[in-house]
Amino acid sequence: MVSTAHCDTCSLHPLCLPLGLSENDLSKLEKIIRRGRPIQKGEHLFRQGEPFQGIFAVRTGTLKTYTLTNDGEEQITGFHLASELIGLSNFDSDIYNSSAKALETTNVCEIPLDRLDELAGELPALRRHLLRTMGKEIRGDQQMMLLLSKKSAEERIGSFLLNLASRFKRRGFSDKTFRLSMSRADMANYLGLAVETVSRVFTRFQKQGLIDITGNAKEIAIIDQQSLWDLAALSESERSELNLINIEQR
Amino acid sequence: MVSTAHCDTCSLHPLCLPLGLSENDLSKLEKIIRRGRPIQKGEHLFRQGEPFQGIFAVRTGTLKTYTLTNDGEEQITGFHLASELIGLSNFDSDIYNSSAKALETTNVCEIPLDRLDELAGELPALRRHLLRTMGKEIRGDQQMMLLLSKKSAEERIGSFLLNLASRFKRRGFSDKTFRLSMSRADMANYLGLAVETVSRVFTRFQKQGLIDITGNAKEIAIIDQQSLWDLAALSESERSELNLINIEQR
DNA sequence: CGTAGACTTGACGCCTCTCAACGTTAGTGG
DNA sequence: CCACTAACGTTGAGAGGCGTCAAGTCTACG
Repeated sequence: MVSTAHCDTCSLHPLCLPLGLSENDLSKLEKIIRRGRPIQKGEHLFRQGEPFQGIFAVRTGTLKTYTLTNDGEEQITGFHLASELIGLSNFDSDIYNSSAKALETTNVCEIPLDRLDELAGELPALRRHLLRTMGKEIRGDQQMMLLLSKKSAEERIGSFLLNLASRFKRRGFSDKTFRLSMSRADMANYLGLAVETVSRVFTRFQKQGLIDITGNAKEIAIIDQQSLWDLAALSESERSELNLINIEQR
Repeated sequence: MVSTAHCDTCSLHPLCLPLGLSENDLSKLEKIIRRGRPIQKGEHLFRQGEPFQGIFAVRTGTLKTYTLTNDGEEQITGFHLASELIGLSNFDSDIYNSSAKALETTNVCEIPLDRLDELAGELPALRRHLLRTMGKEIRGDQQMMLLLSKKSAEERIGSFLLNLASRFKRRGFSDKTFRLSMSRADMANYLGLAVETVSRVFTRFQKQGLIDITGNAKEIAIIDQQSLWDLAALSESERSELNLINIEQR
């Protein structure tokens, strides 16, 4: 049920944790990595409050991570595709402070915490990669803060779709056609919108010929990527053209 | 102009980077830390795009960090008090991807990147502390995402004030009376609100007897901390009491 | 084939933004 | 020491985007 990994033959090698490691270092890393059984859709990889034992790398599938607010509501903190690391935000605690749930059948590699710590001392490349990855996550979260605090519903959803597209592209998939493994409710939660708003913006985008959504509302095709880019990045300034004075004052 | 540090006599010792280091380890850390001249209000510690040479610990004063959006607008990513580390989100890059500006006269300790990397290999405690600190930052950002995506203006400002209060308390200052070193515009920017909204909420809080603001609008006194807590954490559920059905569906 | 959950669509109202004007503070130079 | 001014902060009026509520449609699964 649990087997050691073979990073050298894994197709995610160039994106994942082993990035930048020598062959010798890599074999050390492989020894501590464990692969468990697949996680089914809806199953938890870990739950908020459980002891923090290790971080995970997604091999196939998609997960969402989320925390619970004081009111018991769910706040989604991220969607995680193949090769992405989960659990990095837990280093300051001995329990998981978020939950991770599979959005479809998913395989992960587990990297036990204690072994990782030792290895980080031995391998400078691994250590730097860890810090880099966490730095990237902080920057991503800050981009998200920007999105949530300054962008309109259309800009948020446009950015979200383009972000997904570019992540799929990096993984060798099409950035024009892909499957949205999360529900509308999950998107809305993540983007700080109401489900109804997400739905409305999707249909608006479709009417404008920016995207195309097939039958089950899961498959999406990006038709006019350029317009989406313009909309996601620049409609703030478009709006600003109407009140230049106000902008210049800031 | 540049002198080495003396962490052992620094009052921030128990909060800052040296946390958990032995005396021997500490002296190694001290050797690489540099103190420069004070930074005046409005001056930059570093600017977005400059080469990433090191991280900083705040000794006295306050800084804000911010990034520039596509439109050239400023997005504030955080306010930093004494003992807090700045620059951690840059590990994946060779340039600073944000700017840091002093909100008042400020002193910092600089930790050069290359030396820090070496030392992180030698000292497991330092290594773990770094990871922990970054983990904490990620969690903080995720709390911020929650605030921005789900909370009302009153909740945001209430949370913000309580957050500041608790950080002051940890540093041995009063959590009842303190100085807001940032402008209303900075607060508004950080919290994703308009300046006018911030101003209005402040006066509303004052009328309700929650806070008191003296003359220059910088000094604030927390009068009714409990009510602020209730408001910041629970007004979501207060509002929910009016439409219970909807909550239960989620 | 039927039901539950996911998604869509429409009507309505409120919170917050925008715009505009005014008051206040701090820093400058006469 | 005071007048002047620019930056900062406050207050009010109006408008619009998005959330809420409600009802209907579609899809998946037993």
